[in-house]
Amino acid sequence: MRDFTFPFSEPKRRLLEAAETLFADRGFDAVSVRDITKEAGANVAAVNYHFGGRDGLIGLVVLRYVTPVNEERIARLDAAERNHAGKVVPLEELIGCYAEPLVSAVRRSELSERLFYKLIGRIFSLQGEVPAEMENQMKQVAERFLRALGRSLPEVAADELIWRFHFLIGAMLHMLTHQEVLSRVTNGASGQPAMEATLSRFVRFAASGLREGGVPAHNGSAAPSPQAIFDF
Amino acid sequence: MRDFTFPFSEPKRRLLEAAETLFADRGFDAVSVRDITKEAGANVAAVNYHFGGRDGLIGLVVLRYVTPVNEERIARLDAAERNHAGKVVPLEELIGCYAEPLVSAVRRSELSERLFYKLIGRIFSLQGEVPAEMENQMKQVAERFLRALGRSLPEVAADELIWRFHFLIGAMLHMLTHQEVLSRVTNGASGQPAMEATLSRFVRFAASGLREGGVPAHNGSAAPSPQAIFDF
DNA sequence: GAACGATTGAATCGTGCGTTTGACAAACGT
DNA sequence: ACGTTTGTCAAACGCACGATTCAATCGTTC
Repeated sequence: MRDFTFPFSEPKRRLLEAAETLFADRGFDAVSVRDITKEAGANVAAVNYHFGGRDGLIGLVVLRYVTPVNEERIARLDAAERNHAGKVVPLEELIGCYAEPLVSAVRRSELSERLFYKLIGRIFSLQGEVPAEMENQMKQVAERFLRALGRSLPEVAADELIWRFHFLIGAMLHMLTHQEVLSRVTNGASGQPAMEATLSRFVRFAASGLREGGVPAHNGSAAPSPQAIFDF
Repeated sequence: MRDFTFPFSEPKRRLLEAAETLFADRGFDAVSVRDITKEAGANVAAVNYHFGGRDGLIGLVVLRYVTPVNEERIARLDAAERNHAGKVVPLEELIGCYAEPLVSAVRRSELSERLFYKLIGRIFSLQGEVPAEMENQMKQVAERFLRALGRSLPEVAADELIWRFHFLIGAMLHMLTHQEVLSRVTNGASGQPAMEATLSRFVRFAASGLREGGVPAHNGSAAPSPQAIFDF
């Protein structure tokens, strides 16, 4: 794992933290350098001095979050394949290897849970120009997981699997970025271990979708059924 | 169905078309009034004169696309429930009622297929301030479909169903906005009726995800063999 | 304590934005 | 024929942006 702790000076740290907070709940495009420096109590020139400009700051934020997630994805996939030496890895476990690092990374961050998930979602939703290193990472990780998924789902054609994996990613990102929309609906005033429960729901949903037509699924325990009021 | 044909003058029409084209492949935030008027060969003031400003133009574009889709969704759901009078509507059909209007609307548009899907995806991904009428529409449609889904999946708890529907929406929007990413992967040089095929893949994926655990599929393969492995 | 690189701060630059203005001309109603 | 409406246009407005400049300040090291 690469080291992404802070070799940064205190003002630089505050700039980065302010930037991440603002990026998280407004989106990259909607946050100006002036917003960031004001929030951090720094001068307008500080971002250019410390990060070489707005783009440099964004690139740093992106890599700081993307890299550990992708590395943990690979590490967990390696471990899973080692544990099931030779035999295929259960589908739910593969999906967990892909999705869980997104939420386990929250502990490395100083952002609140809510903001962290939004930021992660925004970062992984980026399509327009983004550091080339991120593109490479995403591509490699996707290939690794597609191969593993293919081994666990030998009856699914390769191109069909690509599409289903695509759907999985869409559902996952939507879950992250729009989590708050539903969190008040589903748990209302209840406890906040929302993400673990949501992730578990997602894994079951995605596994079932991935193995469409084929057989096996596990049968989870029933959930409570509160009143439903929608808000999309 | 409301009438969204053109009561517009020719220059106004060209502005709207230019705006839709540019919004589609750059996103709403990344397109300026000047971009639009330049593309349409009009004066900078034209947008303000004809649409009351940039926001008015965006609002018009949004409603012009959202409203017919939502109306067709409801109409198709009504028809489906009428056809299966009393009995539950098959899950795949419900999902079709929700997703197909997105792609059938392409025929009403003058945009290319590729741009149309991107625009539709961008519109339905909007979360920040958007015409209140769109919010109401989305909410009503979601409620209708959630009720119908609940009837077709009585064994799924209400809040669980909300989440699964949420995942479905994420997968669907991702399919629309990132279609081109995969189109070259999957069909390469083959034929281009890609969207129908993709939509069919999506419906099967989503149906399988929605009924996770249960097995009432009408493609009717074997029974579930519960195996609880994963544990977060 | 002088010298020096590393930071900071206030002011400013050039650019692009959405919008407004006012002049002007064609089209229309009477 | 004339006044009004409708549409177009070049120009300009005020504003916010990212970036840069350059002097002032700080912390360290001789």
